Amino acid sequence: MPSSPSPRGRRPDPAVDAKIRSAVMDLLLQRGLEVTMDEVAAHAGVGRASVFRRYATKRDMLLDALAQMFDIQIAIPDTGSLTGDLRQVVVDTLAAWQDDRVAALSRQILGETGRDPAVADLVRTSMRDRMARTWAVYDRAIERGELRPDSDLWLLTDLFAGLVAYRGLLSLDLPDPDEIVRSLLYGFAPAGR
Amino acid sequence: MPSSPSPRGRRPDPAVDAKIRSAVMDLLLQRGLEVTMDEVAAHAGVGRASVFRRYATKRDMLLDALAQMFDIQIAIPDTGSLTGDLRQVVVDTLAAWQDDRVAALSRQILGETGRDPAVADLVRTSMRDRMARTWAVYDRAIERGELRPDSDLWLLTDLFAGLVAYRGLLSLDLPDPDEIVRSLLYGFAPAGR
DNA sequence: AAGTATCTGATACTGAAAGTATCATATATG
DNA sequence: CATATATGATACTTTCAGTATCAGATACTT
Repeated sequence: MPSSPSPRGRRPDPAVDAKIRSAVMDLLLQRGLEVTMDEVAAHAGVGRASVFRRYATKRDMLLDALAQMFDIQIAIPDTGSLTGDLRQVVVDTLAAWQDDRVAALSRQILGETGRDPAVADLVRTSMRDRMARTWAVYDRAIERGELRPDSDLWLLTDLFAGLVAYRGLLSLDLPDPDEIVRSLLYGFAPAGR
Repeated sequence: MPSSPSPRGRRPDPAVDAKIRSAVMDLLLQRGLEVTMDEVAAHAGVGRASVFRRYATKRDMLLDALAQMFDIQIAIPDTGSLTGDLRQVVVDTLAAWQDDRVAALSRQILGETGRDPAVADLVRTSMRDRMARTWAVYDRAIERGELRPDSDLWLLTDLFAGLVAYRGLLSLDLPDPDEIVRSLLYGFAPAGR
């Protein structure tokens, strides 16, 4: 089958695409998910109809923007020890939540997962991808004997992600990175078991 | 100052109060937070105005309903060991999330937390109260030497609450209760540290 | 008993915002 | 040149929260 049925009339203007995309990103960071389509069009300097020609619904527009946002690479630490690597991940994550705008938007996105399964899908997939990319850290740790080989790594990562999400959503302070790492690796029972 | 300035006209009908309250609870479980005020009035068999006379905004109405929901007592286990007590808490919590309607509503409430600070306040306060009520479990455990005396108990409880909230929001399966308890108490490092 | 304030259900109105429709104009294919 | 689609502008439709008004009911005050 022919891949391009040869488009007939005037082609969509890529400049308009770009203007809309960047307006959405801008407004998302400025004012969170509660943005009106008129605002987007106005901020992009573009006709309202052109926005709706690209996205059938506001939800589609936001999903596209969120997918972009999650599509940023994350650094994989290699400090030589699991404690060091984990600490790095924790510190980086906590640092991101320090930015008020990032924190506010993260809260809203997490919140949206509770109402829209498609957002939940997006977040779930993105988080899993991201975490799977740090698997190297755990592989090395198991080789070095710093991690039980039978560890449920998803549980490990989700305990941390969950803590951040939960406290973030409720605007509770996050504890010291070392405290977190220690709890995850050694638990709350007294030393020596 | 006089406590009651003596109300003049017709008094609000307690029966109407009750009908509205129960209609809200009903609809919340049936259809989640996305309920219209007309539906509430209709389902309660009550005039629309009577709803707005009691709650200035829909938000107020929902906050009142949520406060009621959180105001249910939770059993405090005392099995004789921290492992047993914790396991009980975990099992009970996971059981609640098994009910699809409870899960869906919990997701939505957690989600609302990301958009409305008042909801976040309510949830935070309720969760803290509830968890503080289980403090006895940890006091006993510390006495028995099953828990480090310097433990950050909020971190312990929030690691668990966070895991449930995070996986619940994203509709991910929760692990085996024993697995959770073991991770919290002993961590992911190999035995013997 | 009279007077007045407030509740009650019913109904209509206002305003915001998503989504649809239409139009004149611009730009691309054939 | 003919046709098809994009563009911005503008107006319309629908849904829903919140407001306003009304006639009738109820309870307090004098």
